[in-house]
Amino acid sequence: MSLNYKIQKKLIGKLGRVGILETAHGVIETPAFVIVGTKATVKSLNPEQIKEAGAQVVLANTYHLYLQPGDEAVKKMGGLGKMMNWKGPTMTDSGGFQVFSLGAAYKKGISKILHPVDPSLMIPERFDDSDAPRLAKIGQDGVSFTSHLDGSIHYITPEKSIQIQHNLGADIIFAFDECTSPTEDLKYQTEALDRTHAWARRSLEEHNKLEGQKKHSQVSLHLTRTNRSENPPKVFSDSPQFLFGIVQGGREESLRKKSAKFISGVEVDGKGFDGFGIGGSFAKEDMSTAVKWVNEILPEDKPRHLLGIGEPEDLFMGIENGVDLFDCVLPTRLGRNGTLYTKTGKIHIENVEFRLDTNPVEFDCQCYTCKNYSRAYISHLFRGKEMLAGTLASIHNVYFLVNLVKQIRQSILDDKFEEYKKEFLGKYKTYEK
RNA sequence: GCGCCGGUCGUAUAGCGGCUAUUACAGGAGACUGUAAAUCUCCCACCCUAUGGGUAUCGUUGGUUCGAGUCCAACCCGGCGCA
Repeated sequence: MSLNYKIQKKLIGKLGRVGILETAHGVIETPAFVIVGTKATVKSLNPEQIKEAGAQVVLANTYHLYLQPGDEAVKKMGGLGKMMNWKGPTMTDSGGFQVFSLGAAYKKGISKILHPVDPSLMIPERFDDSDAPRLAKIGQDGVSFTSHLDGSIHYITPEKSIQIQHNLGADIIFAFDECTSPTEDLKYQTEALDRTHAWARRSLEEHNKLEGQKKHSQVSLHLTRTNRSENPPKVFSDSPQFLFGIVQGGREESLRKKSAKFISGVEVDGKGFDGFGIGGSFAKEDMSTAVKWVNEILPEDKPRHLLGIGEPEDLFMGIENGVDLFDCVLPTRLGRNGTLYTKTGKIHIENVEFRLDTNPVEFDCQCYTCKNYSRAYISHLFRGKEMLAGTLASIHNVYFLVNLVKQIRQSILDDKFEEYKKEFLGKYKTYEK
């Protein structure tokens, strides 16, 4: 069984395209902004609110759900989507990002995007900080994690990650990879890439094996059903799952291209990946070139997901360079922390200028928050530390980014991508200082 | 009127003779990109030629001391009790 992805229209002269991706739990119109729900919940939003904000698909996290409540528990509750009452498509990240965030980046203030203000981190040669405290340590064939919840040790291999993801039961799952820090030197990036490639093959192997078993179990379920028709078995977590391989390689052109070739070419028993993730922690200026290098090589007929990326300017960049899926924590994290997206840039709703501002966050925004509440009220909720603050702010931010990608998609269908890009980015002020 | 207790940043506090007056909240601003995040950082007496420098300040005024928010006295204000 292969993942059904159809291209509807291409962006002339660029790598961009508009398409449709079919999963067992519904269709994803691409390009699409995937909403992050790490622990099987989009923080502060219930599924009705996620849907009303326009989100099509939710991405949860393998490592976090493995630790709590445990993948077996999720399976027992009917799988990720059933458990969290999200009826649409779901995805799970493999835990590869935690190799970075709990490893090399642990307690260092380094994150997914390396800002140009801290060039001190871009030292030419990798300093030896293997003694630095970290919760993830890379071993020969997997990663040793120290649980941030109770200090227990867990060794995650590619096979283990895939097994967990099959128990979680998301429609689209990811190969176990190592997200590297942009501060690593070429030697380390090369070693890490070899590791990620070896892990990709092993992930694929395990996935193919488990998918094969699943078909058998579906047949047997079917047989049972004919015998005892009054109690149909739950087949939810037995729906087909599709595996995306992840391209890494840091900022190095040769490594990125090598990775794109390897990941798109690797096969186990004649079967390769159903789609691709593009991973890594970037310096902002490296991102567009890296995406372009990779997407020029990846097969056109399979979907591509730019992992963890999310600012408006990044979405335009990604889409015109052939990205179909984005996911990012920004709308919900910024929302909870009082920052709201507007067409002219981000605002801090707690700032004194909004305290008595009875306008909506944005006049022409169709989200639930903007249709019903004022800036002053939301500012008040944040100042009062009320729970509804994060909810209303997240609803707006999710709507803003999801809708932005939908608008970009429509602009491609209408042959107006360049105009729309120019119009939007002309008004939108990214933060500069 | 007498007695007791107390007056430290907007508020609440720490401080018990030793040099930079603590902490929290409130207030002001910022950060956040496959979520260890409803989190974190900075500012919050005044002045300046502002990655630094200067001057203040613990109700008021005196006093003791090398040195006082801290000890003493008087006064002012508040609370409680007794008349």
